[in-house]
Amino acid sequence: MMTMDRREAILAAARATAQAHGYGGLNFRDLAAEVGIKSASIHYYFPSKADLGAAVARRYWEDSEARLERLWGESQDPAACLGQYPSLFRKALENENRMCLSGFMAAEYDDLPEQVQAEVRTFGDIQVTWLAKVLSAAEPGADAVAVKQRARAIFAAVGGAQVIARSRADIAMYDDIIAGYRVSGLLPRND
Amino acid sequence: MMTMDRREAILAAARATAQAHGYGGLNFRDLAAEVGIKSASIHYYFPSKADLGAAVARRYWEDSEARLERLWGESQDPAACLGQYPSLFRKALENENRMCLSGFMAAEYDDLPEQVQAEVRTFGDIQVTWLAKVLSAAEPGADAVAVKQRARAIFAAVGGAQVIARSRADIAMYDDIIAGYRVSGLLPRND
DNA sequence: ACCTGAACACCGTTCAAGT
DNA sequence: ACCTGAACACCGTTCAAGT
Repeated sequence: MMTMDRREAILAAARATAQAHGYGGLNFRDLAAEVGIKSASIHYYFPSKADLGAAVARRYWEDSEARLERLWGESQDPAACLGQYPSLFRKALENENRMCLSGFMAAEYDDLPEQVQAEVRTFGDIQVTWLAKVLSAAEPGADAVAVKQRARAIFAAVGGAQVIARSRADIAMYDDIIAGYRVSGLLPRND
Repeated sequence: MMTMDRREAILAAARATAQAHGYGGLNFRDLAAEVGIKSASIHYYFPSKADLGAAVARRYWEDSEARLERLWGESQDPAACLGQYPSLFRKALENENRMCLSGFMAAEYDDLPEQVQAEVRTFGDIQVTWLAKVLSAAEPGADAVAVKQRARAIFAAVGGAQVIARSRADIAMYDDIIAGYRVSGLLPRND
């Protein structure tokens, strides 16, 4: 384990918890115990739960964006990128049946502080923008509106597959649903 | 408003709350206030929160099943049924940006009492079974495994569209994503 | 700069008591 | 049969105060 300052340790622990229990499931006492301080001390780093939630969600989309850009940068191959895309969401399930932080927070949306909501929206924007870029590269002449619609459809569908599979704690079901998207044509087939 | 006995009133209020705030967002005090009794009185009808949650989730899938069977019974027309299916999930969004109870509870899954988890699974089973029945009617010779895969894919994708649209409080986005499913072939086109 | 004790508000549950 | 006040144990959050 690499060295982490306390703020980073809190962020990492909070993220793991939020991916399993949502924003509502985040609590300072358990978090503090994990990090080895008292719950009140967390407020030194994050004044309120809203600040912590926003910081966690922001770091989450920053990491996701970096992963997506690395994936694109490695190959510049649209088919390979679209083929790999569902595996990014699969990783959360592999990690003790966790889910996409923003997927969970999208459900909790109405109960989130405004700052956290903004980060959740940014996560979605990044996913859709990246998918649209890749889809455009695959079909250079395609209509921009149609591409964005397709990008949103893929993002929503992959997120939905994750939630359903999570509720069965069944990664095979996730793979099956993704395979269904390929068969139906929502995702390109990878032969 | 039709007459409702108290138990039904509690169930209805709990359902509306759970569709907006999840199982975690349910609490006896607010619920009691809505119904016009004290929180302790709810325990007369539902011994524990787990019992209430399970009763709400069960009633939810019972109602959903009845709606699906009515839809199928009216036309026996697979294309019409598949065309209408997304509108059932749209209704929750129309109702003050609520979402499918089971979609929310699928996210909360790890924090649910076992009895509630069982009802959430039943909801999913009913959706997939109904979709498989309709898809089979549309393509009488189709392979049962492929049909079930397709049914799961549709269920997951429509649920995902609902969560994404909810996080933007934007029904037009829901319609757009569903349209994207039709264009890509996941859902049949309705011309 | 970093941490904490203590108070506060809230929640699910119980139970004896009311009508 | 149905309802309630009051109490209990517990938990997340806050903030003034410590070093």
